[in-house]
Amino acid sequence: MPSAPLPRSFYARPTVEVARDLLGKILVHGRTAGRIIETEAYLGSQDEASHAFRGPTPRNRVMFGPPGHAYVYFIYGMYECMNVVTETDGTAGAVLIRALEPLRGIETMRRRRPHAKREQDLTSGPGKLTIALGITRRQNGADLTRGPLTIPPPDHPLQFEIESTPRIGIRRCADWPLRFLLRYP
DNA sequence: CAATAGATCATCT
DNA sequence: GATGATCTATTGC
Repeated sequence: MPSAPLPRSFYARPTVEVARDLLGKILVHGRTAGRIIETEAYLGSQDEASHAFRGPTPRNRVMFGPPGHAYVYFIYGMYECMNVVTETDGTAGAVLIRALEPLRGIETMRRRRPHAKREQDLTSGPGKLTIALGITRRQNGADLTRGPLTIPPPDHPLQFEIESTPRIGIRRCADWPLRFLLRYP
């Protein structure tokens, strides 16, 4: 009996708390799944690096909506990145899923990313993991508390530490330590 | 090893 | 017209 998806109350909290607590949880899409090992927090009106900084637009509107939904956007003409919407309805906030440890459906992932050499390279970046799990803009706005795209906790508790560093690939607020990594003891 | 160029397009200026 | 919450292959030490 697999674990139930995290409830909406998990996401209806400050973005940094959610970003740290997502480490170790399982991202499931269809028959593929991976353990979340790297996240980044993107705040709302105070965070110049956030898509939500200049207010709602057609692209970022789900960041302003209810928590526990997916915000998937297209970047660099090629890639899609998946976020989890946080905070209460009406307040922008999201956590970018930056890396996973492949757990299930690894053959499917290999088929989708035939150039990945090592197994961990299948999902070792925000653009890679969406390809490996088959996540696209069609999942933008998807409810993470039910449906094919969910985030259950692990079946067995896991011992790990959390490392925090500056976020990657941004220019504004480049020194804020809002990137979180799962480190095994 | 590290550094960099090219791919390619939605969004914003 | 430029930029970007990226990835990969290639070039250069």
